Parts: sequence; C-alpha cells; structure tokens
Amino acid sequence: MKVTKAQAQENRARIVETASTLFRERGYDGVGVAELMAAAGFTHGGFYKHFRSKADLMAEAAACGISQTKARTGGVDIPEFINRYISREHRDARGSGCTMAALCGDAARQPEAIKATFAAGIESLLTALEREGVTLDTLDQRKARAKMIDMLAHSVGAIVLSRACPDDSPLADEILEVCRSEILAPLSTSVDN
Amino acid sequence: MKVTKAQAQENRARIVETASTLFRERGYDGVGVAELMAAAGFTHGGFYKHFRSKADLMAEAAACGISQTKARTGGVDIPEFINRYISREHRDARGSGCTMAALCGDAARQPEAIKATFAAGIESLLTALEREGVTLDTLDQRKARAKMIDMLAHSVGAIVLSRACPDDSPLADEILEVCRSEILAPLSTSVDN
DNA sequence: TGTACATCAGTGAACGCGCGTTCACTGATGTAC
DNA sequence: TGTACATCAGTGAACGCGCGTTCACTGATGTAC
Repeated sequence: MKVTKAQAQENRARIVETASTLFRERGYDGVGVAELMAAAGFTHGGFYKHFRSKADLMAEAAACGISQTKARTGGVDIPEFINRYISREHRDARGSGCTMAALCGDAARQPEAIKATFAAGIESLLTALEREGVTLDTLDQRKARAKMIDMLAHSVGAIVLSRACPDDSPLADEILEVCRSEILAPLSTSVDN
Repeated sequence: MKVTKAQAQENRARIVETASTLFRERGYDGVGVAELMAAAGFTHGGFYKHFRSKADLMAEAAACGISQTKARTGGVDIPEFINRYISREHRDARGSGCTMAALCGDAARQPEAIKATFAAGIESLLTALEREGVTLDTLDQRKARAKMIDMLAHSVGAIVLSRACPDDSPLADEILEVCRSEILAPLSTSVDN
C-alpha cells in the first residue's frame, strides 16, 4: 500500500502533531510508539519509515508544540497573554496547552538534542514576546528581553505548580489567581515607573 | 535473614531517602524498583515488605523530599532563599535540590494521592516562607501568603525552564540571572512601597 | 533464664506485560524506456 | 502514451529487554512457656 509522496508528508505531519499532543498530556514515557501511531491512524511498524527513533520524534514534537504556542502568541498583548496563559482552561488542557509548561520537566532529563530544541523554542517565543514587551512599557530592547524571560518563567511556574496539586484543590486555583494578579498588577501601573 | 525492628525501620527510611534522590534525578519513570533497592543496598524482592506498590513509595518519597526543602528553609530570610534557590548549584544538583522543581511535571500526571502529597508539601513550605514574608515587608498575613505563593511559583519556573535548556546553554544561565534579580529587586527597595 | 516456636525482613528466581525496534511482505506510486 | 520495473509507505508478526509484582524460601529476631 504505497502512498503518494504528498500523502506521506501529510501523514508524517499528522504523526508529529498527534505525538505533540499526547506527549503533553502524558509525558514522553507515558506514550508508546504503537499507541501514538494508532492515535494517528496507523500501525506501529511504519513508524521507522518516518523517524529514526522515538527520541527523534520527541524533538520534532517539541519543536512543533512550541511553534504552536508562538503562533498563538502573535499579535496578543502582554496582559492578554497572561490572562490566557495563567488560567484554569490552560491548566486543564494539557494536550493543547503550552509545551514548555507540559514537558520542561521531562525535557530536563532528555538528550541534549531535545533540550536544544526547547532552548530554540524558548528563544523564538521570547522574540515574539519582546516585540510586545517593548511597546508595553517604553523599555529598551535589553530590558524588554529580561522582563519577558522573567514573565515566561513566572507563568510556566504558576501552571506547573498548579498542575502538581489535586484537580479540585483550592491551592491549585489559588496559585493561578495569585500569580496572575501579581504579574498583571505592575503592568497596569507601568506608567508610574 | 530477619533483622531487628529498629533496623528494618532504618532500612525503610533509607529506601525512601534513596528513592527521593533518584526520582528527583531521573523522574518517576526513570528509576525502577530493582535499581532503587540496589542503590539502597538491598535486592528488589524485599520492596513489597515495606511498600504496597511503587506508587506508594513515590508519594512517601515526595513527602520526604519536600520536608527536606522545608527544613532547609527554616530561619533563612527571603533574599537568601532566592539566592540559594535560583542558582546554578541548585539547577545542576537535581538529586539534592527542590522536589517541587524536579518532579512537579511528573506529579501532574500521577494519581491524586501523590498530587495531594505535593499540595500538602507546598502548603507546609508556604507556612515556613510566610513567617519570613511577614517580617520582610510589614505585610499582613494574607498579603504575605500571596507574595510567597507568587515567589515560589516564580522560583520553580526559573529552575524548571533553565533545566530544559542544554547544560552549557547561555539561555539556561540567563534565565536564572534574570529571574533572580527581578525577584530580588523589589525586595531591596521594599521600604519605598 | 533457657528452650521451642512463630514471625517476618530480606533473597533471588520467576511471572506476565508492554516497551522500542526489526523485518519480511504488500501493493500502489513513481520512473525509465 | 503505454508497459515493465523499482521504490518505499504502510502492515503486522516477532525480537529481546526491563519493568512492576509475586512467591517459596531463609534464618535471625521476637515471643510464649
């Protein structure tokens, strides 16, 4: 059952996207190659016609996921970004949410190639955020970058810590609410600084 | 080869501590029961004389790890806490570092019992931090709690994001430096607020 | 205090299972003539 | 344009391996008399 070259490319892309979602939901170790291929609509044997190993796919899926987050960030101002990012909706939607928040713990234990993909993804997301950051507060480029790195770490921390709490725990919500308002507070009064 | 009751208790504690370290280093899925028992100086068969399952141990190891972090926080003021927490030393010493930073990504996918342990650990760490937070800034109890939740999420985010970057990556260091100084800056000028 | 017996922490072989990966095979697609 | 052949995406059985867990066994400890 050979398939059109274009079809094969499409199938490959579907595998990467499916993997990106499943990895975010259950972690790199939580999804097997067979399950992943089945979710994409294939049998497991064909996997190695597209990827040299599961680790290779992990790197591609990470790049795919982070670029999704970046795409969704385009043209969104900082307060809006925070409101969307630090929300219960985002916390509860791991599969469609931010790859960094979902997988940075896993990434830390993966080969350097995957960590490099993460670093590149963070850099590219920062570029998008800096653009907004500069206009926000009449900051120069360097300060804007620092603020955006800080804000990203802060936001990731809020989601990650909230997710480690039981689903219905008051603390899980409290973490989100507190962090959201602490980050937003200085922004709305930024004219004073 | 039965063993004294006291000895058995001691052995059990050693298994929990060993597990706590190994899980932080390699994640819950990254360490098997057999390897873990070997690291503690035993064969794997005896594991189930102490724990009902690996998941049970995971919960105990998390509690043990977080209480270690809490113990180390006692009597440390906030700037000192930040300086120690958001450091390359901490980032590179996963096994002896903060359990929340090392495992909250994993915890998010674990059964509620383990998440409950995390939530309880976070609460108890917050209690310790609030005590410092109140004195820091003439804050009332409620504001101190909010500040400490925010600071903890912020700090965890910094470590977690930094660890997702390649070991020698400039970005990994930049994240730590930026977050450290952004968190410390308002503290040193807090008399003005 | 001394003896006989029950307990149970620790051992190491064995269990079924799912994992990542390999492989011979299929058959439609792509290519050479 | 039509025909013959090579390619290779996708299939599904099979591989070795390490996992969490179970189990019969050991022998020092703890207990009952």
